[in-house]
Amino acid sequence: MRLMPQTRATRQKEAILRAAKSSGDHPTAEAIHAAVRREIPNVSLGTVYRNLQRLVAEGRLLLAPVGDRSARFDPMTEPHDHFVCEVCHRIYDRPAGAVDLRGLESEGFEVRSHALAIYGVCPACVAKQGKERRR
Amino acid sequence: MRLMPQTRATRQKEAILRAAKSSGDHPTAEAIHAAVRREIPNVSLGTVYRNLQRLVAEGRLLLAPVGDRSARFDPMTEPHDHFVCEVCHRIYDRPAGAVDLRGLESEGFEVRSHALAIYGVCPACVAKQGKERRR
DNA sequence: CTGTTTGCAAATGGTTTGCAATGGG
DNA sequence: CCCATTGCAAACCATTTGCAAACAG
Repeated sequence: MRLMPQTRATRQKEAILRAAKSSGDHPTAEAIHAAVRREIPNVSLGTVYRNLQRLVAEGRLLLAPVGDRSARFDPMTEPHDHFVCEVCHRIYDRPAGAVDLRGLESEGFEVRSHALAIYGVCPACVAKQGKERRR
Repeated sequence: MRLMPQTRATRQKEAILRAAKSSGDHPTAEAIHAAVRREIPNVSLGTVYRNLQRLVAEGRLLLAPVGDRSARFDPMTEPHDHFVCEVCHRIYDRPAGAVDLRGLESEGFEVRSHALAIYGVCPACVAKQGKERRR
């Protein structure tokens, strides 16, 4: 049974989610902070970070794993992949599933490399967990 | 014509590469620093970072894009993908190309999610570059 | 009312950098 | 010899955290 850590709906939290969604992009915490400041001039960066964490935990935002120095938040919450332009640094959402080179190239994207990380449980740990559960 | 930035073969640099390769893993800069210290006790962390950068630039080491807080260096220099165990946090090298779910599952890996970032040039920038070149 | 969330400021932690001394080619 | 590289320490920068006051339910 997994309890969602209880979380309140505050003015700041709503504004932060709204800012992320209306950015039409994959904004950094800084960018979101700047946007929210226009509505609530004294929101602190700490509050922005805390709420972004909560929103990701609640699945209302995703982290775009693009290997950038600062985290990129993604308002598109269905699982999908990303194309990062090495010239203009824009990040494009792409339908999930495999590298999809054909599709990209037929749309005019020039593919140079990719980074794929798969997350899960390795055989050794699957075995170990089986044992634990059996006790 | 691209000149490789000139780089010297120092005792430290060689030891750093050797440490990365013999780790049999995807070590952090810290781990490499600790390993090199056993041979050169007063090597500084700064030197380790500077040489890791150079080694990556020279293609003698890769960065494993596993979305970890600290950078993971990868002695396996042919392009490939990664499986990250969420229980033991071990990182497995995997042959490149597509998500390869069948292969993983038939080997006993339990896949939970994946992160794919594709790098290159977007259509808009391809067009812009074409124009520049034509001048 | 009670306990969560906020703003502020200070702390963290990984990585980078300035500088004088060292050392490779 | 000259200039890249080193060790050291300080600087950086994104993110986190401790705390008392503010606020949601």
